[in-house]
Amino acid sequence: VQSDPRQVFDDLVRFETVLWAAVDERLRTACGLTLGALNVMLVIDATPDCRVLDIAQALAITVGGTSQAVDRLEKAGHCARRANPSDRRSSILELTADGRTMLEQASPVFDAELARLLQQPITAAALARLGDTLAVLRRSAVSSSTDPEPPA
Amino acid sequence: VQSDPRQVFDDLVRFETVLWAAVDERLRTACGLTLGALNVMLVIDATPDCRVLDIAQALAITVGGTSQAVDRLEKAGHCARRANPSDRRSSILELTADGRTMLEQASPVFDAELARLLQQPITAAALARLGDTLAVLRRSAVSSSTDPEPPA
DNA sequence: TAAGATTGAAATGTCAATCTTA
DNA sequence: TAAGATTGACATTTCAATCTTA
Repeated sequence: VQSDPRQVFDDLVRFETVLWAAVDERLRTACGLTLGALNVMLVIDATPDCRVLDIAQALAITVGGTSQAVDRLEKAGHCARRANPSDRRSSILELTADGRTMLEQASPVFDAELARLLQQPITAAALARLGDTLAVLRRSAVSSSTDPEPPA
Repeated sequence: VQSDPRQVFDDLVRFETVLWAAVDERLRTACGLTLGALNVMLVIDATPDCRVLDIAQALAITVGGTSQAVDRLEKAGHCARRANPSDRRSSILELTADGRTMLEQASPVFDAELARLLQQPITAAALARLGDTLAVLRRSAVSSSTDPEPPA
């Protein structure tokens, strides 16, 4: 039984590092795509009228960093900025045909690595509990960083 | 119940990002210390005759990156490289008196943030299960990246 | 004024090449 | 030869300042 918070923090951070590196390596060699790039493309693909801000919130990174990531994706020809008719401060992001092709090629590679590193080592029930717990922790952490102080 | 591997991956990565950023912010303002620096110092403090390689393995980062992190720590006056009598290729790392003071000041801040973001939102039992599952996944991922192929 | 986005500088990590010692 | 470490070039992220539009 493992309940020392420092040890949980350590295993969480180190496993995330190893998991990210392994998936990234696989995507690079198989598709020439970075995991960071794939993450952005998945958000664009899943979000109607997607803006830079939507990606930043979905990935829990800064808006500035997201803008640069979109620059790189656009330079690689995987996505494009389109004029936003309802708000001229922002653009609507969409995948190019090339980007959709990349996404289709990368998806099975992504899923295979997740199966190998997440599903194979533990039971389906354990994975489901892990997902539930992480979802609760994530929502709690995000809301506590948004709300400076609880009502007295 | 949450068992889509992509969703688990997403919650794992995003929660790690938010957790790291929150703890880092707290450490910066309260102690003028980075979470990355604290992690290195904790390994040095916990490892007898600690070398650069030991830190790299403990933190799941590259040796080159670790060498640079130790450079920054040394420049800040928190640690020092001492000659290694048993192997002249490497140095023995140790915390300076200043580094030990920083560690003592940072420890309660670190623990308080972990209590707030890990212990408070879920039950002790759920946190223990989370730690167990992450430890299993971490060991599995590290060994699978070390061993290229299983015996036929 | 505030919201969305962009930009350049700084921090931190990876990678490949190199150096020293086992 | 290989192991441990260092270094410089490069990639990616954060932060602060700025710009444009609501």
